[in-house]
Amino acid sequence: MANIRDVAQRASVSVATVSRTLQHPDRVAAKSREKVMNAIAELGYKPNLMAVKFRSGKTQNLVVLVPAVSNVFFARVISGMQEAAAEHGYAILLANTTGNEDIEQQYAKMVSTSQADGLIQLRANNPLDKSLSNEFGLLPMVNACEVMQDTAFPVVTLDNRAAANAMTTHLLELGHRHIAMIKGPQSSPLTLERLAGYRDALHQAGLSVDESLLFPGDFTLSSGFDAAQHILSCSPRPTAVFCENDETAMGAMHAFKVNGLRVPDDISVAGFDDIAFAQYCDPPLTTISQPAEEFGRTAVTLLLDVLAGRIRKAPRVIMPFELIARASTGPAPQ
Amino acid sequence: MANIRDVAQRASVSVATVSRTLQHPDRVAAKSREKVMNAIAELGYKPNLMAVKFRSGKTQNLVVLVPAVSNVFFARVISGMQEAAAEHGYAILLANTTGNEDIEQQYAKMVSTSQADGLIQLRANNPLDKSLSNEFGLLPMVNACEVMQDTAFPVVTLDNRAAANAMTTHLLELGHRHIAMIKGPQSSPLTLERLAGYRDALHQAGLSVDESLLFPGDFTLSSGFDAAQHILSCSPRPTAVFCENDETAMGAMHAFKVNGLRVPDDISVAGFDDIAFAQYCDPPLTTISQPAEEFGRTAVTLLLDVLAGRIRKAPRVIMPFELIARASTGPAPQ
DNA sequence: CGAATAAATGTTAACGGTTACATCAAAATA
DNA sequence: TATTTTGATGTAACCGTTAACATTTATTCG
Repeated sequence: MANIRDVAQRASVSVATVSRTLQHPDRVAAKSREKVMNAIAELGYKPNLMAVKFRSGKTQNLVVLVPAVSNVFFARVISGMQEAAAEHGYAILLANTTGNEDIEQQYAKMVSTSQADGLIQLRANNPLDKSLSNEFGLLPMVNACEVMQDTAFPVVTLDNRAAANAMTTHLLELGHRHIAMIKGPQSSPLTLERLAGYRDALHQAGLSVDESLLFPGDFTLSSGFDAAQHILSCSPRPTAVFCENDETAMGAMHAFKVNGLRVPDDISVAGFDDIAFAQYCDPPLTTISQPAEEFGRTAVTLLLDVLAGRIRKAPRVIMPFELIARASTGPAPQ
Repeated sequence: MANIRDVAQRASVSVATVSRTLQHPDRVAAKSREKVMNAIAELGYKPNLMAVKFRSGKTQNLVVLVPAVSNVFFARVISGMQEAAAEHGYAILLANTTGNEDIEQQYAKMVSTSQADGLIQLRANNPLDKSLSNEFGLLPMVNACEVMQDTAFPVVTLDNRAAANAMTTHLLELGHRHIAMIKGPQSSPLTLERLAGYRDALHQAGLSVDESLLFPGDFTLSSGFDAAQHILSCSPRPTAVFCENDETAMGAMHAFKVNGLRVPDDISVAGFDDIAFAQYCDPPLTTISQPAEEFGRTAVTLLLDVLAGRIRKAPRVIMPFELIARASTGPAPQ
């Protein structure tokens, strides 16, 4: 590959003039500029950006840790990030962590090893966060979607508690009194928040929480399917199920139908996220809509603010949610 | 940030010894090694990998161009890539191109500007391919999933024509004679291949192709929904629809149900890809299963072979497919 | 014990850009 | 014309690491 010295030689100028032609064209005479441009074209010269980044200490890369790129909601968030990053000349290095801490660490290290300028985490992860602080303070990181309660990092999130409360209240208003819940991954703060919202709503309605109606799940279709099987054997059988995401809800809905129940006549099902499939399943899913792409855009913007030193105190950006009532929820059966 | 010279000074050795301690520990005396390791720990030294990569000319990065990360099939392919790449110490730089050629070019340039070692394209794209050849030959690139017919690049693909033939034959065997098809994006070779397979099957059965039964689509749920509306107004109405991917099929199925048709009693629907949702929708979708993760793994392996110069002639790896018959297809109504 | 050999360590030049500073020529001013 | 100012260009140091080569130190053997 031709380098800047080859170009300089061919154009009979110094390397500085070549560099200036590319960086500050106005600081070089028109005829030198032309000679340089010709030489560049003739040699097919492309600056080695690795060298530029090394020299400048800025990589223009952002690492994004995603628990599962196959999660449709995350996929939308990533799209938003990619857009916002591209607008500012940054590239996204995507890490599909699958919850694996080794992978998380491997990619998180890209920041401390100067391969990336900053980090966005789509999942609250305490151990990782701890190891990311050093004597100079915290690494440039933003925590999005699923966030930690007390973190020094900027955060962009949803009021999951309020959203879960709204959905549970929706079910209560439809007359449901036995509302099961299929939770998200154990350790996740997001799960706890949504669970808290569910409890809040029941308490506000003067009802107590039946702990036996809380079922474990992990955001996958199959975990929703499995949890639903357990729900079917409850007695009395719940008349509604609130799932912590849409995949789980669709898995559960399928299990109910396989077992001969009608949704929502026999049992109502509600989800969370409003993925594209939610409005195309049968029946269309009542769910909470989140501005996924906007989440991504905001997270990137926030991180760039951090990198530019434009932020003094870590902000918490709360994105709006909307309850989308579709056909999967209906009045409680008599 | 502490650099290698700081460590050398602190350990009272030369930079070479520090470097050797990290690269070839066996070539340095045990007691020096210990001094160095202590100094590294005390200073919290982390090698600047940007410098390493610049020096070595190897970035250990692979760029992957994906039309849409939100496509569930692609998400699985990406997972496979990430795994295989990580095993070999490579990172994936993911580009969500959304079919935008500027974005494709931007990311593809990362190879020629030494920011990445190689490129994987999940979509056949002739214009891009053309610009990727230079006087030294072709860029290190692998074309996966959707591939060009006559390309000099290694390719990992499916026999889409045979798979579409198999699915169409399946529908023919169920007695269907009016089989509509919802196609993929216009320009895509994959669309043409699957269409060819559909034609083959009809011809083999001694039937002619009714061009009015071919409907445009773009792999999204909504395009399937829209196409289905048109299918409903055909007369006679087709008794089966073969969709070029599962999202399209699910969108179409939803449209049929909204319009009071029963699947498969009134109309059969078949998809392609076997995404997770396919077995959890109602009715579960008959589709073609592709080893998505294996696609990703293979593409990465192939690219690493290219980079290592282990490949003489561009191979075409054909992955196996399987027809998964579920409940969305049934005998043709009388 | 001294020479030959092996092992450990040090010195330094790359890698490909950017940019502060030096230099030089031309234009402007006295 | 001599002097200053301005603009264009060149020289070389620097970013952090690696590794070829030089040098020193330890070990083996005659």
